Amino acid sequence: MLGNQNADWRSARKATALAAIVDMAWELAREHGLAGLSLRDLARRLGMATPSLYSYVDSKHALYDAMFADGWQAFIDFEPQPADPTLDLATVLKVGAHRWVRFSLADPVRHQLLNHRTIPGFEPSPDSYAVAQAAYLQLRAPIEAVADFTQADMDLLTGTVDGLITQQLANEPGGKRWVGQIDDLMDLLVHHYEHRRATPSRATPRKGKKR
Amino acid sequence: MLGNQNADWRSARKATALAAIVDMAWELAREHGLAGLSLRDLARRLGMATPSLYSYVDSKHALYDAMFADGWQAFIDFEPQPADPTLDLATVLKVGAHRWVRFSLADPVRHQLLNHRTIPGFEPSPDSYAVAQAAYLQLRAPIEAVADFTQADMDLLTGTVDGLITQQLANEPGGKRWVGQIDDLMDLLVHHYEHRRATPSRATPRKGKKR
DNA sequence: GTCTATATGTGGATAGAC
DNA sequence: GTCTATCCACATATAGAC
Repeated sequence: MLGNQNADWRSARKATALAAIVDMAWELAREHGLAGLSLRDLARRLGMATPSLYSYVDSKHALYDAMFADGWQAFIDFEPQPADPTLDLATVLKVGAHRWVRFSLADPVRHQLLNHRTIPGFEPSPDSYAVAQAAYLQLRAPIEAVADFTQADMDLLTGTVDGLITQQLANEPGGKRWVGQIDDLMDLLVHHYEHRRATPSRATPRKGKKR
Repeated sequence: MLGNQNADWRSARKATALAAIVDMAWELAREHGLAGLSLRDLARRLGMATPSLYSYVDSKHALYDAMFADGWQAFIDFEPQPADPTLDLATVLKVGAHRWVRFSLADPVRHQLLNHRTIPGFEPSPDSYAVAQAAYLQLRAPIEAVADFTQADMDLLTGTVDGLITQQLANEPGGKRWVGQIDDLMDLLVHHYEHRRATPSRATPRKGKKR
């Protein structure tokens, strides 16, 4: 009654069935929200019975985990930015940040799953987290080719850029009120970086503010 | 069997029943996540029957709405920062940002509801949104007392600060790897602001970058 | 207002036949 | 692998007694 018994739903896009499941899961998440994803809906859209999903995914959380890995892999494949030691830092940061912005705005739900802890019990598995780590290293590589960025520099970069993206998505989904300031922010971070380099190591990094 | 028929659960904290409901809802949200909140659980913990909740709240979304207003009101009441025209901008920004950080880290779930769009269908009502607006104006007032901050300045401030907070909560809940850079970030924003003021209006704000 | 009782629709998940 | 059947929990809502 529902679906052809020897259905070819696995040819939906890729070779493996799991990939088709994950693709459809993204589609539904975009429609109903990440938390609004339903395994019943998912199975129905794939033309299969709900329990059949459990042959491929152990639980709903496991599905989120597969989506997590898939999303970070998509970032790795998205407009790769080659490391070029001849570029200046500002250019490298701006190119990287704009790539990150385009990727995030293209799929807010994906951005939510990859960057925030929004699903109550969900924590990525070591395997999936490794993909996220690989994406992070790929993002970092072109920067390290032109500057001695510390971990703190990277954290300030990722935190502030993601903050602008998040505010943009939450408050003005279609616009550029926040992400339009990315270039200014990158110039600020470059200034911060170069200012620190110009000031030779002063033991404790005092700021001389206490009046 | 469940609860005393003439229960005094409304004396749980405040005078009104709705306030007690909202308080308990926060408690449960902290335990099971924001999306994991259940009206059954909520009623059970309050010692009342589930349908009785509907005397106070029209739906689950209406409960989220009440929590949204309650959360922003809590921010308004949290360590209010008086406007003082004699302070310098850097100090004002740092005090305000640290206040914002303390408030957010104290309750990650609250931070999630107030700042991100994480509940699929939820949108704050006009009344609740007005409370959020009041909180925003309160946050902005001490800054305007000492500087001519534009909307773009405010957006850059709120976006980047919230970004550091969000990354902190998502990746290292107990630590300060990201929020520890708040002071540096505030100094950067002050530099940005003063640099622009020092550079007289040059019609179109060109950056002279195109080589 | 609050309760019990009840109903429907949805959701994750499992057992067991084929 | 895939199905039917089933279970339990939850959201939502209504009826009617107290």
